[in-house]
Amino acid sequence: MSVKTGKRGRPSQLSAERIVECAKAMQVKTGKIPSIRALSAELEVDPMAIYHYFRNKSALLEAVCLSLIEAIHNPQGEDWRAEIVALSQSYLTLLSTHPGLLETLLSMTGTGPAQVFIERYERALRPLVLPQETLNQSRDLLVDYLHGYALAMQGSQGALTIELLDGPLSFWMRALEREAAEA
Amino acid sequence: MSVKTGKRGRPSQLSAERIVECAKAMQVKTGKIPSIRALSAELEVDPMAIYHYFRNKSALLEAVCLSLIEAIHNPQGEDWRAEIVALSQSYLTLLSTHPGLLETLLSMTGTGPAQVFIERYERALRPLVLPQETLNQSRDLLVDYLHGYALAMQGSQGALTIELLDGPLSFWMRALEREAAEA
DNA sequence: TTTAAAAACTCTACGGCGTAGAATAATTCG
DNA sequence: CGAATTATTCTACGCCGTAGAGTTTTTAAA
Repeated sequence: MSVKTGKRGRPSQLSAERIVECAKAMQVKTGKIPSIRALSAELEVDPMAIYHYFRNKSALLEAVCLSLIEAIHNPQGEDWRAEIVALSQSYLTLLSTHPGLLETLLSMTGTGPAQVFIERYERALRPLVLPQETLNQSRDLLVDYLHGYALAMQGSQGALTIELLDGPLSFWMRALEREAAEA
Repeated sequence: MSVKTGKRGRPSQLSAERIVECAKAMQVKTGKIPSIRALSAELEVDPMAIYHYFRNKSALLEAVCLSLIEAIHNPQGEDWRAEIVALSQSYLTLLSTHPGLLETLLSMTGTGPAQVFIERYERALRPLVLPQETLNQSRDLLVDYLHGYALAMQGSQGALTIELLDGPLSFWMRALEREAAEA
């Protein structure tokens, strides 16, 4: 945690980044979150060394989550459908590539991936004129749908694919479109 | 597991039902799934006794899930909106009353709560004339939304309520209504 | 009445987990 | 050289699920 960057003291072979990257790599490779012991073995270090950089395992997992944010599509254009599809797909890909992080992600209070998704969702829908309430309702529906589907994907190993997002998502977009047409 | 009901052998103080009921009660009380050790302590029995009735812990949790099915609303009427609301609310209540069972539930292949929800969903929407594809899309959207929201509820301890289901659900129902009007 | 079979349950133990707390190692500054 | 500072390791505790062998309690056959 509080790692001083001054030159005094024993030099470090480890770093928060190295730990996070290693944890991420192991998770992608094995499909599940590594134990602290397995992680430290991979880093060729004592398990307790991890705790010099992270308060506890949960703090480490939050750091992993934060490092994933950059993989979320950042909408810039005015084609809201295309942006929503790209946004949803990138988010779902992220979630399904890193199973087991969902709980951590949802318990994060600050600027986690979920929060970032919501911000970019709102940016993507800027071209649409809609009452705030409708915007909120559709947002909650979409966000929690994605979380739920990601959970289902990790439950039924491999049977579900990212492509199956398309159907429900197009239903959702039609709905939004009609709401906009009415306003 | 394979519990013979014949009269031979030592009589049993335990039963699969008693174990399941106790596990359920402890889970509702503490908000999390009990360990086998804690469960067996409550039952005043050796931990390994549980394994006479269940192959492993996961099988026990599946049994708990099965016992929850009866709490799911069973639509009989023709007012599809009312039925969907009741169905969704009962399902979400179930999920939020029994946190930690979501993963088990989603990994169940046979007739689990999720499967039953889907059957009753289809029954509820019988009055509506809709293409099968639309029916599937909206179903997946709703089911996974509910799972995602349940997960969010258990993540952010107590901050989210069942009432917050109303907004997204009404958006979803408006969408379905418009799809039906168009057909 | 003894005995064997059967069923229900207990005992002991293993290997895993997260992590607390004390000890040690390696560096820099006075 | 010694003291301070930082990084890392060592040892140990209390959880967890559960394998495998042993024990208790019953019924049915000999």
